[in-house]
Amino acid sequence: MTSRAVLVNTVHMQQEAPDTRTRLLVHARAVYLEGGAAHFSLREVARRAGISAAAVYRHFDGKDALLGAVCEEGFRTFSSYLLRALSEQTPLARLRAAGNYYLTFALENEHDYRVTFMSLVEDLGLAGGTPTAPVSSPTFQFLVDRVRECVEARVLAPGDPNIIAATIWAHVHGLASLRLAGHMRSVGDDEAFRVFFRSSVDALLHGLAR
Amino acid sequence: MTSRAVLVNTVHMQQEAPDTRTRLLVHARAVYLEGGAAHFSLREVARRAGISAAAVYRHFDGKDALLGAVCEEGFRTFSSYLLRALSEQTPLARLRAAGNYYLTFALENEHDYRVTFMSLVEDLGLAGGTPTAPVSSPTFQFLVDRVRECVEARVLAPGDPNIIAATIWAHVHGLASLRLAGHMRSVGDDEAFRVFFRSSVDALLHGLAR
DNA sequence: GTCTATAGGTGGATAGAC
DNA sequence: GTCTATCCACCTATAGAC
Repeated sequence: MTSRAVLVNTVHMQQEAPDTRTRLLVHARAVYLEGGAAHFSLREVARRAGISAAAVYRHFDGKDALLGAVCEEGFRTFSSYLLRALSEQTPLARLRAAGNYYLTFALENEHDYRVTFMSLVEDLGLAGGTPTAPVSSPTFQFLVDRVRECVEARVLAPGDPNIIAATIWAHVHGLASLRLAGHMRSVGDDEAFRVFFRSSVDALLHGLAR
Repeated sequence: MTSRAVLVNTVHMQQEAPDTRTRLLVHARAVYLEGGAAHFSLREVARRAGISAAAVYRHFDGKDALLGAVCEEGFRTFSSYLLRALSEQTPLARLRAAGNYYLTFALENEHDYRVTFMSLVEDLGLAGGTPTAPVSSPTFQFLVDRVRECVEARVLAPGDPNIIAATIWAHVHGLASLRLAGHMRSVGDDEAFRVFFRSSVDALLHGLAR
């Protein structure tokens, strides 16, 4: 219904004060990052933005719409992490890099990761106006493509790229989510965990190679 | 503070009406299973048990203590699933069975699984009186033992059983949790997913075999 | 667009009578 | 032990004045 705001600031080169809708979005993201979706409160967002709770309804259809807008943002961020893997030179290097950037996203955007991949798909859909359908469709396809080129290059054994990709995704997600939940503290700090992560993924890829 | 109630019913062979504390626990579990920890409400539990919210405080120290008692129960249930794997005859069969029962527990006890392995460790600790410390310690040790005997039997390559077990756990958890979150619907129904699960785990074990 | 005021709901926890 | 009554906190959402 209201989607003009984001473009406004790019029209003039001048630095303008962000409009209320944008400010709401910024504070909404902050609230969301601090407490996750469960503790997300429209009133708290309004408080920080310096307006009344009622005024928020002029910019968003309600709490769910506001939260939905924030989630969309997190989803776009996730894609940007994955895409970095394309700068690698070989299919296998791109696949492994995708895994590493996946972990990087999870560690650097805990709440985003938590809501995107650790909550029920249904709880995400009912939020924004954009029907993101199967949450990971576009990004999962990215992984499928990385797998396919590995199969074609004979560095992975033949098989349905979708099935192989699902296996790899589960492994990578399992490591990342257990880490975020606090179940992998014994491994050490994030850097130590990254080392473990890489060797763990390599073990799986070795099993998938033949 | 009050831990006598559970034993009472075993003293007499007679069937007795469960005492209030036990009834609270039963209803608390129901509320918890329906909405998870996030929507867990002391008032709702009292409502179902047919007593006032205030009366609950005679049996538990408050909401967190009540929720904690429920979580402990779920944790014991989880252990009972894993232990079934011991009836298998070979180390490798026991390891694979442990994985399969792990998935069975997750599919049959969604909320329990969700709270035990998909929420922050901290959120669990502050609940009951029992300090369950590293949530999975005893059961993770079970997996470590299954791995160790596989290493000794030469069906897995040499290595630190704790590290290998963590890799396997992550893989199994990744599959289970993505399934519960709804990200693996394309695989089909639960039975189809079990098939995929087994082949996925086997691929990892193959990679860990050498 | 923003405000205040308000309606109506959730929840946790306590005091004091019985 | 259990109740009622109460207090307090939080929340979503709407109505109507400015």
